[in-house]
Amino acid sequence: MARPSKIRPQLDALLRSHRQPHAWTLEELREALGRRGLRSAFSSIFRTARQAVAQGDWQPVVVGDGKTRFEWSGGHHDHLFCQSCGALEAVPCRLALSLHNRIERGTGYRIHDHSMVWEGTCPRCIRNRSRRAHDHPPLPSGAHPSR
Amino acid sequence: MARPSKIRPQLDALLRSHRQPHAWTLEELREALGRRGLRSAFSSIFRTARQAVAQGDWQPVVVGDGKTRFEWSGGHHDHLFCQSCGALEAVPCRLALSLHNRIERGTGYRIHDHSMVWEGTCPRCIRNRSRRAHDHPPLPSGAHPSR
DNA sequence: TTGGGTGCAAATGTTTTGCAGCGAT
DNA sequence: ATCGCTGCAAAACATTTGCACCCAA
Repeated sequence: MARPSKIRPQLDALLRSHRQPHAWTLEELREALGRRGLRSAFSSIFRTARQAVAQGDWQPVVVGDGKTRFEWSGGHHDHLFCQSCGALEAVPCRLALSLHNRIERGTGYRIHDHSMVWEGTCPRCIRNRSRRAHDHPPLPSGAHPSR
Repeated sequence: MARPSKIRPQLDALLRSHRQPHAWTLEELREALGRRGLRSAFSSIFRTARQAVAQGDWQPVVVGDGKTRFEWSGGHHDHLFCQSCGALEAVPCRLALSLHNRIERGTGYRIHDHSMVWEGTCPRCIRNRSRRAHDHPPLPSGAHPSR
């Protein structure tokens, strides 16, 4: 190895911070880095993400709006996704380990992981919706015929 | 309304059948229709899917390989996804309703749905893997740096 | 000097839209 | 006639790769 990455430590810091968002899209990471004075190419962020995932430091999160997000790997948890504004937050995982085992025995699969996404409307959007219905812009259409 | 859809009933039939795959990508649907002698444009499949989802008849399934799949809406269930070959199957949902309620009370979100995907290796890939490691092609890279 | 990191541009893969024509009501 | 269904082509998006260059070890 002949050169330490300049962006990787900064990206790690973002993912480990308790700032919002909890899980970052590649574009959000690029913008956040820019605000910290570190301009960088999208493809660099991309390659760093791929490497970080391969190394087990980052974890991809897919919620169905067409963009992959990334979060720091430590500690498994579920996700809460607001279908109205796209907010994503972490919630503790309540699944019993016995469930995992039951699925393995019942299906013959070897389960490595699971992803649980609760989909709904966040408190803020609930308030906005009741006060002025349809007043805020819909989610970017993204890459899904479902939205 | 001035014209009944020719493809919609056929597509519904595919999604309701017990044939594999359990959940279909748009391209798989187009190919299956072609085999049934009904050639159609990808965009027609796409628009039909969007409409069917809006009407609540179909449900999108997102597993993180970059393609949205669709399944018939009746009856909620979880999914089992083979990270090696991309197979996707349905498994009964074991989540207690109390969990749903607990999340709502704990977060202030209004939960409309959840999606649970068990990720692992299917029995067939487990066998293939142990017999001839790395012998089969990896998943198509799709649209995700994580795979 | 070498091997990985970076930027830029181009290529992919999938989804989405524009537009013209068709056809059942 | 109308209004939704269709096909074709092009656009939009997010992701991925090719290639040249840079730079700390």
